Amino acid sequence: MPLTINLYNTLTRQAEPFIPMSPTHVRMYVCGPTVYDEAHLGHARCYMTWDTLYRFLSFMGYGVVYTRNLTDVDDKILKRAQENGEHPQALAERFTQRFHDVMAKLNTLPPTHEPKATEYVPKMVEFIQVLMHKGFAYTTASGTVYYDTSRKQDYGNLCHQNLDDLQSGSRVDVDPEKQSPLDFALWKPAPETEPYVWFSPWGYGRPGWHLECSTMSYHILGSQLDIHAGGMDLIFPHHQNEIAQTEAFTGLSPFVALWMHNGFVNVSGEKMSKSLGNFATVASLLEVYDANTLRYFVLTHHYRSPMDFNDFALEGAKNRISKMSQNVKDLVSEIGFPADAVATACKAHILGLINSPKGDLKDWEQSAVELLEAMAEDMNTAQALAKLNELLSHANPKPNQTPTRLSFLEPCALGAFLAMSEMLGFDFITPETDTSLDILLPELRRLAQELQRRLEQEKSWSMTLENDWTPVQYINEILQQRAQVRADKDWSMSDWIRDRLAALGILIKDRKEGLPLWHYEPTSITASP
RNA sequence: GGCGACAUGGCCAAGUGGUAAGGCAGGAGUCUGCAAAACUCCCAUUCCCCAGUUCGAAUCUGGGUGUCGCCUCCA
Repeated sequence: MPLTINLYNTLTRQAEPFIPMSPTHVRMYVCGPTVYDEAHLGHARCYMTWDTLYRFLSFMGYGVVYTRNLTDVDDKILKRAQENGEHPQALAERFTQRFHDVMAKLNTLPPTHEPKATEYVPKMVEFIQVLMHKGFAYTTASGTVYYDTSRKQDYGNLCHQNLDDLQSGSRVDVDPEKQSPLDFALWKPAPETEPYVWFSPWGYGRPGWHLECSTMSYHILGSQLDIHAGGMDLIFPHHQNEIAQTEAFTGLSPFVALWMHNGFVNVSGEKMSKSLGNFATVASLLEVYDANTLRYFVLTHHYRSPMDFNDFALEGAKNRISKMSQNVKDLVSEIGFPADAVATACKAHILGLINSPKGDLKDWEQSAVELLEAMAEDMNTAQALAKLNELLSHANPKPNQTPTRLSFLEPCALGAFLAMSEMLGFDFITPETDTSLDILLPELRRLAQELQRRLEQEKSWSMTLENDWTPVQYINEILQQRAQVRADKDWSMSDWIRDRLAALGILIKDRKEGLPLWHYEPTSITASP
């Protein structure tokens, strides 16, 4: 029996077993951004969350058709473009590019499909025509087409409000042309002379926002979806309206089997908003915290809970990731074969363990299985991270200070850790590019020459240097010489070398045998002595 | 007014009936020339308050207090 995946459904307000219509063709739709400004932390949380679900389902063997749209026509885009004095399309394309950059840096996987609203306007017009034909929409004197919410008895089923409560709670200025304050625009008229207008049977205009997702999901994924996800704020009215439109259009119900919504991000206890000025863009965050840190921070919270963002909270994630990265680098270097190969080999092994009796499993195998079980319980990523930490711990040799440390390494535990961390969206494998070390080349050469002089003067040792060495070659030679110095018990020169390297950001760890492990931390660079 | 969520150690945060995960910070030790890492151990008799149900509650029920979200464009 395969692992049952339970996911919380906003529609029924309970966790339900995930049973897609087709395991090889899981229809998953996520509401993408409106591209009129920089992506902020809220976007990061949202798309990292659904990226993690996508990765998990894929890991478990499902073929997921992950569709995430781009809203590139919208009042906000038009307004901003007008303020900037640029064409809305130029603005949308610019921020689409920015969005893609930032999502890539956050290590989120590209969706299978990423439709743009502007590419589907003719299809939206057809969609409206069908709704008109079926009597679910009406036109007004101004040329607006409205959806008639009174036609669907279950309108309000997703947000769990009845029509009367929704109407009485309505705080928006009601367009007198609307038959009900709840009715929403499918088509908004606009002068032909404006940029970004399309012709329709109701004259020139633009499609309504809610209609965009209904049309695109229908054309790409079909009449009924397995999963539709987005931020909690979209439950009403956006997703409620999508249900109304699509079900009216197709005549099929339910439009979506599983509605999933992520919680919001608060900043120091307050809602993050532009008016409060506590707005953190992803780009600015990435200057201080790396993708792994942001991912760790996000995943320590349950995806449906509100998440408070502040520097203190992120510090813990940053410290943890830093330790994990170092630990992984050390272990990979000690084990001595490619990390991605180990990870791939272990992935299949773990999947094969899911239904094994717990008693038969090794510690690290049990941690890996429990990690998957945690993910299967409504994406309990916090619990999954606890298991991920366990895995890394199992990968480290337990016996202390043994001359045969290597024999106590658990390469499989490390492989499982790497496979699991990739599944959760971390990247501990991609090495720093050599180019990041290139800026150190002059400093390293100078240090090597200085060392060469000192060795000759103080110890009458000769040290060979080549002018065309790479930074890594210099480092290795310096460490080689330091090993000699240490064998000579010249601790002061040994420490001098270590300090000089540390000043360049190259931190070393001595071992019982062989050259020390080292890693490069650009942020730790201080003024060179 | 309606709907809903949450309150767990110095900090972040899982856990929804069986006796408090994990991380950060902190402390002690092993190891080590030292440093760093790794490893070992310690760090909530207690889960906002009160009452109740139960053999048993952080978990269920009732009441109270506090915080927050949605009902309007928002991820």
